Amino acid sequence: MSISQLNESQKAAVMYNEGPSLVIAGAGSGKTRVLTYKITYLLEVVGLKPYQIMALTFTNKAAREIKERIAQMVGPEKAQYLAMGTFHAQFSKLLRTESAHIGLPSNFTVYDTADAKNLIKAIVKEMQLDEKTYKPSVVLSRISSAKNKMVMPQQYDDANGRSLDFMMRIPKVKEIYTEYQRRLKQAGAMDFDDMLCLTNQLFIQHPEVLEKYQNRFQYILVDEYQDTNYAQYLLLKALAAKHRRICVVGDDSQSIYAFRGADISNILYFQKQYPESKLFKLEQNYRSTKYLVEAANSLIAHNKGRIPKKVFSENEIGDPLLLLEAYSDIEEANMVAMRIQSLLRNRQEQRSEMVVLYRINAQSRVLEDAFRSHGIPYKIYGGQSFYQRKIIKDVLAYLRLLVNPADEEAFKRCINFPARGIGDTTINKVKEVANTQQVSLFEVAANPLAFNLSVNQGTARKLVNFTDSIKQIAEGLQDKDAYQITEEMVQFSGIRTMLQATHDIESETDWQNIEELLKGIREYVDKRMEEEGVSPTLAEYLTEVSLLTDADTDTDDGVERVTMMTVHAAKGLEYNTVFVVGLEEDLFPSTRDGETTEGIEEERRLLYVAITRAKKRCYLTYAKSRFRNGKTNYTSPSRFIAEIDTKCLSVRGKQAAAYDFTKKDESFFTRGSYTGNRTLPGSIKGGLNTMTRVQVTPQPTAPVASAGGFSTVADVSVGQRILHERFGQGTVVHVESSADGKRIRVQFEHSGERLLLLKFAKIKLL
DNA sequence: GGCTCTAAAGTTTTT
DNA sequence: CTTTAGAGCC
Repeated sequence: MSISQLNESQKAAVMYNEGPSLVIAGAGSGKTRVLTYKITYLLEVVGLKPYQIMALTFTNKAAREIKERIAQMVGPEKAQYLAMGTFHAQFSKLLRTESAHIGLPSNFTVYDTADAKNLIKAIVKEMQLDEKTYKPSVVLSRISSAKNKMVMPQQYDDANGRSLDFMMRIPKVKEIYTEYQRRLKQAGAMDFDDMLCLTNQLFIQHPEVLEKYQNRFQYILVDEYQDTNYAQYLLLKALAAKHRRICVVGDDSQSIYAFRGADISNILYFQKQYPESKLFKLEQNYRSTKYLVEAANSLIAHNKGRIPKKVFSENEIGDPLLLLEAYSDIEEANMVAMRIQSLLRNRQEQRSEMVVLYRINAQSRVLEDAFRSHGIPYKIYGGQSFYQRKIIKDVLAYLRLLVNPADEEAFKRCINFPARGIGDTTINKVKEVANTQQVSLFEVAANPLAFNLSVNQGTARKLVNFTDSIKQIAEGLQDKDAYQITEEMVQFSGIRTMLQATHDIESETDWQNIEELLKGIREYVDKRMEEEGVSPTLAEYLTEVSLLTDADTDTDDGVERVTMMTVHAAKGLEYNTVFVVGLEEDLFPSTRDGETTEGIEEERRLLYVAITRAKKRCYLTYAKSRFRNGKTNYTSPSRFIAEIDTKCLSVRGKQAAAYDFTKKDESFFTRGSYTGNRTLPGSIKGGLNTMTRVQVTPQPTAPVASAGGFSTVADVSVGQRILHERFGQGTVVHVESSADGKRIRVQFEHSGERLLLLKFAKIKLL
């Protein structure tokens, strides 16, 4: 490992490992590099084992990238044992192993936001509350913010957020919250917030479990610490309490998730929390030109209460930001398209190095139109992901039901899809009995007589037929892999017949999507099989899918494309050329956040993030009128434009003033200044390789593995000590024959008990 | 119980 | 403008 590639402050941050440390990493200051080297250093110099290191990131993508880079330095066989991933992914894994302690089955399912809202909606209805007042999204956000603060239903009182409910005229949130939790439990399910919340509860109620993980994780690293919430803070506090070896990396200027419960005070008060902690500041920006860094600095200077730091660049001076004004959103989009074409024509830039950033997804539409008519290939991140599509959710609901029949939301989705004559009336009856008896809907539906369900014989038969077929497919879970099960299920459920019977375009695309899903599952299964010699369970697959984000799926069809996404989605990324569009009041900053100073500060940080994505060029645009919610509104330019140092901002070809970067190079503004805004030649239409929306295909995200002295073996016997390339050391406790050859059960020291197929398992005999 | 038509409402940002 | 939800009809 060549630590000489680091600068002094980076080096210091990497090499200090005796106690807690806070690394304040300015934008583009090589934060990922520090994390990568630090983990490598811990492995190679400090001598920690991979599984003793927990590294938490904000996105799956970040985890994967860092892991890959570490793998390049220490080899994949070590890198893959690292406990690395998002908070949610890591702690859901932990909860699956420890689920017995918290009264949940290990096959619990994860409710996504849509499931959670549906459940809330059902509860509101059952409680006979006004559905207009108690909007599921509002209630869920109240519950979510309570959970982020670790406030359980019993503690949910005036001091803990309930007074706000009264102000909002939704006083019954507490009751809904209580019932919501009961129903989740009844369904053997948890929502996103529970993954953190329940882990905290587990640690509080079972100190011995906490201790186990405290002992295991000798070192904890956290990326993007500025975006952690209180529940995450508590988890880290608990886990690090024993060794106090925790390193958090972040940038208070890039905290943009307060709306989701992120608490910037976590990073601001870290030093008070750990008085013995060391502070490291990474202030040199290696990414951007001087103009870009100065522009970003001048903007963020308007925020109060920041951790003092001075981000600077030793790169080229570059060009000032260019501000462009348009009459309408349509003209704005065309201006961006023309700028892009001009950059391409002049060979200044390639498409893959350009990105258009906007505040809200809805802004992408006009841009898409413009790009299409100009023949610019593009791709969009965000919006509806593959797994959110109705048909895919329906298919996944069946899979969930197979894994966990108690899953209420999955049950409600499946029971009458495809239509089998079981309507709302029946479902409500089933639900009522289930709730009074405190059992799952599935159980009631499977035994209508035993539960005295007041339905006629025909309906009872339909219910039992349905549950029977689910049970029957579920029997296959033992010896079939996720792919086979899904295929069988699509057939058995009647989904396939239903789609193929109708010959409209919708059914056609639905079927294509299902095939796409099947393909994704096949790849996921094969990959895991190849790497671990063990077929992943359906439950594992489902958890993985539920935690996937759009940012995690990246299709590469070889066509170079300009990228479009929200500013939030761009966090952590970099491009040569960045367009930030829609810099208008009530859009950026958004209406909702425009009312409070904290809101404005968050929006300002958001723009800071946007500008600092750029390596070479940044364009800021706004329109004087914008079409929104079916109406054209007149808009005024964002207040943030005026906050950027005029010396860094060029308006329509005229630079406002020369900028003195403290010395020398007087010639810098004679070059690189922008020419006027002349209209570019007409659009090139048709014939080019344009595309509307990149089809997001499911992508297995299992880590890349490779062998290192591991191989498959012909035979083993019970009691044999083995070393598995992923799971580490273990003892064979059982050997049996199956259709796929011999199957062995191994008790691993650090990975629990696993079932492996002998012909695939890459192991060493000890 | 299922389908179709009409009306209303909605647009941050995401694990 | 688009999408979803509800009412009413078959």
